[in-house]
Amino acid sequence: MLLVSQIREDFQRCLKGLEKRNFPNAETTLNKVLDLDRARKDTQTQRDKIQAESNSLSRQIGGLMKEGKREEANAIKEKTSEIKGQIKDLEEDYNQIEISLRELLYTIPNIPHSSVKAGKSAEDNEIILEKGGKPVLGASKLPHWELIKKYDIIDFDLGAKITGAGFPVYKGKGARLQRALINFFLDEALAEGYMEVQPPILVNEDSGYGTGQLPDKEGQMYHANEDNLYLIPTAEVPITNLYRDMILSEEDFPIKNVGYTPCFRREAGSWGAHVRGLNRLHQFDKVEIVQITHPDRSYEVLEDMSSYVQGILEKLELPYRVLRLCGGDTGFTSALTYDMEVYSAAQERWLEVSSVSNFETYQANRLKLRFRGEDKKSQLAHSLNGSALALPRIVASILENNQTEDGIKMPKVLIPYLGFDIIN
RNA sequence: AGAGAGGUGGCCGAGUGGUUUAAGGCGCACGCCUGGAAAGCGUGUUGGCGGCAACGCCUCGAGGGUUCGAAUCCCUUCCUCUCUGCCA
Repeated sequence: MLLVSQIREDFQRCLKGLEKRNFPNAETTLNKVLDLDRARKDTQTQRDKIQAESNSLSRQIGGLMKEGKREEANAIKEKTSEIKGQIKDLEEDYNQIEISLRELLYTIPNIPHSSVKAGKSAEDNEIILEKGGKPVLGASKLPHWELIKKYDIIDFDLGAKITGAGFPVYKGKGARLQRALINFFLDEALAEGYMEVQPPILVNEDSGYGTGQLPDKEGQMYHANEDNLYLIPTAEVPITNLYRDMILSEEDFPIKNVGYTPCFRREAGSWGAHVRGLNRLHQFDKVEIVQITHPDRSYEVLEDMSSYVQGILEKLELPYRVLRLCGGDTGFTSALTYDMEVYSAAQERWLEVSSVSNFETYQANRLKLRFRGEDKKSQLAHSLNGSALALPRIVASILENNQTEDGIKMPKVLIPYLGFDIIN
């Protein structure tokens, strides 16, 4: 969430930023934050004053009791009982104000970076780069949902039987392709200096709040009721939360983690056209990169992460483009997001395969993720993450783009991982 | 899952209702001393919030409660260890 100090000291920038996102009633909302914060301070000042008085009286009673001056002590006791009610009232006021303030802040998204253009939807995103030629396929080209049946490598019906729609079963060379991609992505990240982690794929409520999935996207996560745990929608959640409630030292930077996990998304209400086959699933595999950085370096790091992801796409020989998301399409918690899309030649569509974002202090504030700099003072770090990469749409485009009459040719870079070079 | 024991600052560790306003030690930082170092001595050392400041409030796993006053008593909850059970 945003810092109140950000809103107070940089009101105009916050306001303009929210307007870029088409956030309704931005000015009223920001002013309400400032009002609540002022009320919070006033109430605290009053509460502290009375609390101090009460503490002092209690200490006096302690002293008198020790000296055996029971009557004097009892006289003071009466005074303190009066104050007690006042403290309780002020305490309740304070808590109420704090809750209202926090709940209000939860509803306000991150302020977009200055390079982010105003816009309402995906149509307003800027294409900043396009690379690789689109393959030309013959008239017999098939979309991936046909190809997977033809070669019997991914089975949606079986998945539906044992679990439900959107939970495919990968079989034979399909399963091996998954495993190869995961290993390839992890090895690439290791070579880039990321440390591999294997986090739990269920997380508690605190972690959900830490990275901002809660309360914003409650309905999008599967919830294990009995134990109040959430299935992760992305490895961003457990990996970033590793650093929750921490004060790092500056030498710890840069923190670079990579992890492979399955991801689970309920995708409530988002089914329809364009989501056939692998385009949208309830369970999918993803390798995620996360960095925690010094605020001065986070945008440099964002560019590094973006070009790193582009490098993988080039190695896989997939045509791709990079978008800078507009205000309206940028995720709630992000200040700047690049989306990478690969071209899927049979569907003749661009498919999003990665999203690389800088959250600045938005997550760090909730996470209480700080570091101590040269001046020994603690300040919030910046957090970033990106998919590197999400598997299903990569698989879709590999299958579609590389189909030939003899079968589906595998990208060269994967052959050592696969142990075969064609699916036929 | 059952029984028992625990959770105190960067770390170890004392602490069963009132100078604990968290002892003592280790570590770390700074200063004195020294030719330099070690030792010794001194000072400082959780985090958050409020206040121009002096200073104040909160913080002993977390959340409630009892009390004029809680690290200490009560309730709830999370976690760790030991034993038993179950199990890849």
